[in-house]
Amino acid sequence: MRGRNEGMGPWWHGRFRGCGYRITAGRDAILDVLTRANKHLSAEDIYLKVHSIYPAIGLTSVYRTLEILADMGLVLKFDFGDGRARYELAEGSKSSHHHHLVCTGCNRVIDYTDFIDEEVELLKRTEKGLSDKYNFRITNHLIQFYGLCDKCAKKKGGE
Amino acid sequence: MRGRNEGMGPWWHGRFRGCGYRITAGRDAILDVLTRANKHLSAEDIYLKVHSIYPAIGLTSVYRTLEILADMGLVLKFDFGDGRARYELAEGSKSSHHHHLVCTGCNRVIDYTDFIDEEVELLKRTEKGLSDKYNFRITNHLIQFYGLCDKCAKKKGGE
DNA sequence: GTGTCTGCAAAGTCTTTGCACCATA
DNA sequence: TATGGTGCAAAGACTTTGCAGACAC
Repeated sequence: MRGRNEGMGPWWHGRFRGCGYRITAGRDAILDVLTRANKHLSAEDIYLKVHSIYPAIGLTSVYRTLEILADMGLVLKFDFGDGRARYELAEGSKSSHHHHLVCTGCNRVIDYTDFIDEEVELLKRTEKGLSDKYNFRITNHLIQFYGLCDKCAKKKGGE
Repeated sequence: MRGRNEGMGPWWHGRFRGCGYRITAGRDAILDVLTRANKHLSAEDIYLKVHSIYPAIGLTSVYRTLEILADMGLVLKFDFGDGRARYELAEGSKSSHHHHLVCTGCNRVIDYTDFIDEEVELLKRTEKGLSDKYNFRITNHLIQFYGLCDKCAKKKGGE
């Protein structure tokens, strides 16, 4: 749906301008990397990838842009427990709705889409209920499962 | 169920010894604080509370004990997006199964138990499915909703 | 031309680590 | 008494902030 209208520039230009932000080469490059990557990247991952196509970028700008994107809801920020945040484009461009399965042994993360329909259905109901009850304007949700992947389970645990 | 057998010492002594850990005054105090508090506390919160009943405690020990407890599964570690981790006793003592509703404006966190039964039922099925498909030994899950509380919604957003 | 954005360096925060001493078992 | 635990201070890691120059609009 998005990203097909190259005649009018990348899809995010409109959103950016609409929020009063300027379009810069660095921001373009960051969005470009995020759009191509269908994985959750750390700020440094993004910095390195962007740096290879736009060497003038600084890590600071990556953080600043990611903060804007997260505020706008274009990017989701995740914590997988290893002390650095991960970012991925909110669904729409390439990614589809998914959740994460995190190995607490090696920090490997698996995106899964199984049961998503049921989850989404329940989440919608829950969101509605919580919104009403607590007067929250819910914008987002997070579901993650934690456990040991097969390799780590063999390493660590007997039983 | 737990915490009633004062004749044999606090409920966690057994678990601790069983894992080869020693019982110390500091650890007792930390567990004590965690047991009383039915809220998610930061390491520093815990440190301060423990310090008032056991002044010899150091922040380092709080972190070290919390890591042990999280590894043992006695304590859950949360990230609400404000850069510091929160800890709460896993269900059993005082707390019941609940999830969190986080205001991205003021970082207020509401524990909710609504829809928990349905959620748990779905989560169980999902866990089973994911375990089988990805060969994960799932030990835990996390559900959080993000949004703006009524105050922050008024402040920030029109619409 | 004006207000925003930028990179660099420095600062900030939370958390972890090194080490000698102490306490539990 | 032997091993694991502790506090303190220092180090470490990620992220944010200050500032002068550059750029978008």
